[in-house]
Amino acid sequence: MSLTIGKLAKEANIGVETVRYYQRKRLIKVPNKTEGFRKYSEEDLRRLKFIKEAQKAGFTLNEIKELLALDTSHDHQRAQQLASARIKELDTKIEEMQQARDRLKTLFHQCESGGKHQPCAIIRAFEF
Amino acid sequence: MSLTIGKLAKEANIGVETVRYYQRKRLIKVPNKTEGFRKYSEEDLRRLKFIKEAQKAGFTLNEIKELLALDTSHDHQRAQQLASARIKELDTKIEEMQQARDRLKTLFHQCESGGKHQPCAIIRAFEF
DNA sequence: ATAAACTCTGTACCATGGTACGGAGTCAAG
DNA sequence: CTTGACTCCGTACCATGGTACAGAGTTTAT
Repeated sequence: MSLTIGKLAKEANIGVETVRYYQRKRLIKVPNKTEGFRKYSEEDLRRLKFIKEAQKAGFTLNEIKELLALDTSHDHQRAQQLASARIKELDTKIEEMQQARDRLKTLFHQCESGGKHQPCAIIRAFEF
Repeated sequence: MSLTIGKLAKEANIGVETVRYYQRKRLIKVPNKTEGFRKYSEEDLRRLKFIKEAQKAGFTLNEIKELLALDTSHDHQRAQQLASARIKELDTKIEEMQQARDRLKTLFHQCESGGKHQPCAIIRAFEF
């Protein structure tokens, strides 16, 4: 099965321009066109899906590029390094965001219950 | 007490250039200089700290600008709107990141226990 | 065989959140 | 009263992750 770039993009749920952007960034290869339009394979689609998944895990495109390169080299160590660095960063970010959320939630309720003409708790709160 | 931009930046733990950037973005005002260098107040410092705190809560600079404007207008409703939108976004992001982290952790251990010459679990995992 | 729809290529532009730099002016310590 | 550190101002540049668009070629449906 082979796809045009438009079909590929649609399957991957991204824009055509994004596919091209990834090509420019060398995250995916540009198939050589024999005639007419370039043909894309299932493999290309898998790569795009990989990229999306890895992005969800918070990897940057450059990290993802590296992960994709590791794919052939079987360099577990490097993959582990990247993964554990990411885990640490995620843990930190998650905690920060949880704190922020909890704080905002508290403020939200304070603001709700406060009278209309008092200073807003949400705003005041950041001014410690 | 009055500060030069350098002292102000240092107190706020940001760069001088960042202060100027916020001025350009109209998040903080540029004090009019009577003579020599511009003088910054505690109030300016509080604003910078506010910005940092609000950033931690995931607000963008534009949202923060709006929050700062609300400071004078006492518009609780709008502040609440912004806050609850942020809370929702944070909840979503947190969940995504938690999933990503848990997934990575699992993969990490799989990769660790797998033999050196098997395909790397971390990489394979994104290729469902 | 013609028109709509899509592709190719290059280049430009966007938002976000800064960072850097040059050439002037100013301030403070020795 | 000089020298070093800092400020001012404008402008340019950076990374990240895209998005847009023009002008050509190709494909496909009618």
